[in-house]
Amino acid sequence: MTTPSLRHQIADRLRERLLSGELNAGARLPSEPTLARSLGVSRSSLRAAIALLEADGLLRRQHGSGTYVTDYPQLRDDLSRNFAVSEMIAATGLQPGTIDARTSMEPAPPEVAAAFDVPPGTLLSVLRRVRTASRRRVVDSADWCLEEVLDPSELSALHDGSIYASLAAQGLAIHHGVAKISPTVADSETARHLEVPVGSLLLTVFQVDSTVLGEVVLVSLEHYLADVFQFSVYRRGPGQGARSSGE
Amino acid sequence: MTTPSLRHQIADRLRERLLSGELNAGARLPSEPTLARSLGVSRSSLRAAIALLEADGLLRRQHGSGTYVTDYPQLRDDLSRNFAVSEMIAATGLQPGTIDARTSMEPAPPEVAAAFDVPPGTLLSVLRRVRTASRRRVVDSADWCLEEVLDPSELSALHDGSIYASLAAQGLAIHHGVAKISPTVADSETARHLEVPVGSLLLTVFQVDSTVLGEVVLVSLEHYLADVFQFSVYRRGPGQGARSSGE
DNA sequence: GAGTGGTCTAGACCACCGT
DNA sequence: CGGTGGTCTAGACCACTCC
Repeated sequence: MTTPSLRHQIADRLRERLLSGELNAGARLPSEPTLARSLGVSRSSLRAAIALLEADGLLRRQHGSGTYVTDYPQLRDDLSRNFAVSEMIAATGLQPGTIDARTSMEPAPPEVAAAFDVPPGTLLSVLRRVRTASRRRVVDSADWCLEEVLDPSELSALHDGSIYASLAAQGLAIHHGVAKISPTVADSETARHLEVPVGSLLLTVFQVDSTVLGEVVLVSLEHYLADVFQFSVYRRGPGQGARSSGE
Repeated sequence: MTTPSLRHQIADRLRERLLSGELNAGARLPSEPTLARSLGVSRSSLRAAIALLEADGLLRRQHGSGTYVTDYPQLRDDLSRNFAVSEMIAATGLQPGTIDARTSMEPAPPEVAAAFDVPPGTLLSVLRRVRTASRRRVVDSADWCLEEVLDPSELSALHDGSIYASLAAQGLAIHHGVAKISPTVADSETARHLEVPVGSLLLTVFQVDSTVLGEVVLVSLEHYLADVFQFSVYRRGPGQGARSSGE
């Protein structure tokens, strides 16, 4: 176990103090030089830690005035942060589950083949599942990956778990994904899987997941029941924007 | 005009070199000490600049190996970056326009009142518009704000423009917004505005925009025609995530 | 003007990747 | 092993806010 960097240790200490209520919402933190001295670290390291907490939305810095404890709750249903379907379900406060899991080798549909940059019709491993929230069927999903990455028998070994952990174990950790979102209505197959009428409102997410090197590892298509889920996105204001955190 | 910080100047110089093709996709940048020396800046400042470009998705750092030029195109339809409806329309390659703009004072619907933290029914300034993409009606929208911020006559002065610029001019620059996304079908009113059949598929975005202090300034409800728009979201991988950029 | 966060520097050492 | 990016420090000065 490698020891986390100092900034993360500091951030964790501060986070505890924030969440424990020692520092109430709206309260102003001690000044950076003061805090740094009292924690026995350099001001730079403290600032790096504060940057982490600010990125998490726990703190807000105001030039010339101070650093304040934010009083806004975290988004529990933030699309850009919650990756796994089970996390999305858990975020609604319900119990995630899986049923009707089936794996197979199937020819790749055009969009999936395009994402992997292989010829259409190439045989890929597929995992089809219905996800449940407190036993109600709420998400119909399919996951594709290359056979040499996960073959169907490996896929079936993790019906109930997340694919991500299994990929990470192979050194293929998912670094990011791009999700395309569109409103749809249930076709007969999805309607049957979810046990809802044909034409029911769905939110469909087509997602392409890649490693840090940009290699496409996993493609998924998820149909969410519209009346169960709430999706939020945090949008940064006009002007320049950043996607990931720096130092 | 205040001079931008050194990191931004460096970032701009590097960005030019990246976009001009002087450094091809996949190319490795000179090492940090080398680059810093050749630019005549400290390594820290250079790293801060690189962090900005990495956040923009132009560069990718790989510990122990080097810093590389990314070869992935920017998302043009990124929900977390494109704020204004007209930007979303422009991102599809079409010509944005506005018709049927009307302003009024109206009692706040419950969700809007909740966002502003005022009693339901409070009179608010409202701007209702239909947005067009190359003359086709594609978005039906409503924007609410407090009367003391923008009254109806001020609102009507900017039918064709963005509200954001006007708010910024009052010192109420929008810092961030939280959008809730849901699939819907057109009711009779929206169907009439967009000249589509009742029941047409829509993607509805309910957004609350705030200043850096967290004051709610603008609330909007936008109905996008599902078959015209493609929305993408960049999702960071499992593990820790950050929302905004630090140093 | 006093105090706050924001930027920049110079130098050191560490963790990781490749050969 | 050498070279890369990652972390940390100490100190200086700047820009902004508030009294």
